[in-house]
Amino acid sequence: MPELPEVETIKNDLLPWVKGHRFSQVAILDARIIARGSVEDFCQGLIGQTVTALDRRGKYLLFHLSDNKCLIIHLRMTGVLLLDSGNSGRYTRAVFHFSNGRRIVFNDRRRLGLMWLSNSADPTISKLGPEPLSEDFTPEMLSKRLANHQIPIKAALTDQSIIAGIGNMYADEALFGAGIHPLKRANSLSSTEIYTLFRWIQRTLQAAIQSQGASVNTYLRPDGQQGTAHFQFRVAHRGGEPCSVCSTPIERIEVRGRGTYFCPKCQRLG
DNA sequence: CTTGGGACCTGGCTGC
DNA sequence: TGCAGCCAGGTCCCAA
Repeated sequence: MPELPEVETIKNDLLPWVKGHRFSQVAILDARIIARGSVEDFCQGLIGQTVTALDRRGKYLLFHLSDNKCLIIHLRMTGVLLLDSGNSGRYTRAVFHFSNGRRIVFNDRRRLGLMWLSNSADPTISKLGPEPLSEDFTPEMLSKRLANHQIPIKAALTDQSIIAGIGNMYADEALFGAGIHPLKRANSLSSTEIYTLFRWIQRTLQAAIQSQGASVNTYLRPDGQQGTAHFQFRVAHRGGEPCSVCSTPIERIEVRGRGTYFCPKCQRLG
């Protein structure tokens, strides 16, 4: 399930293969993958365009094009982008051919992934909260953005309009590192807790990027390799296992309909 | 405005 | 061995 570190890894891996190269052909095998506009307009708008830059915003991948338009891709749960994959598989939804002979295959088992052609001021992208690893993201900014929300902190961290890029796994990991209970109200954190959480958000995401993402489900890097970030997980998907700090069994609860893992001793509510 | 719940999607797992 | 039913979670939509 691609979150910020996974999309960042994909961006870094794809960059040398697409930057400066031209889309020569585009095949859409499942029309549902196109979120806006027609399949025909999508293909026509892409063919002949050169990729001038590759970027990431939250969990979105942005291919900047020579006509100042932008190809936006979201992989959702099970989407993968594979370089030079062999034959199109059962789950192939789209294939991008480039002028250098390379191709990118978009596979997606659950058909939740989406893409569309936009300009640089896309409404979906502009609604996103700040990038947690950017230089202007500060504990003060985090505090301000949490201030008018009394939802559980776990839900606030995965709300893309509050902070961009954090999903279910990394929210659990950051909260464990900071020793904060996932059900604690977002606007009830002390300034010390805010600062600690800020540090752990950055540390967790940076460590996961170093490990090229977490392959807990179907995530693969464009060359087909797995990431290794999940080996460092201390609570995510570790229900019942002993806490690495205090040996208390990791608990699983549901927060806003999402599986949430935490240590009931290291992360107290009261 | 915020909040919470449901919908979407489908392979894999569990239990009978 | 077959199969029903549940689970995974990112995002959108709608009602309160």
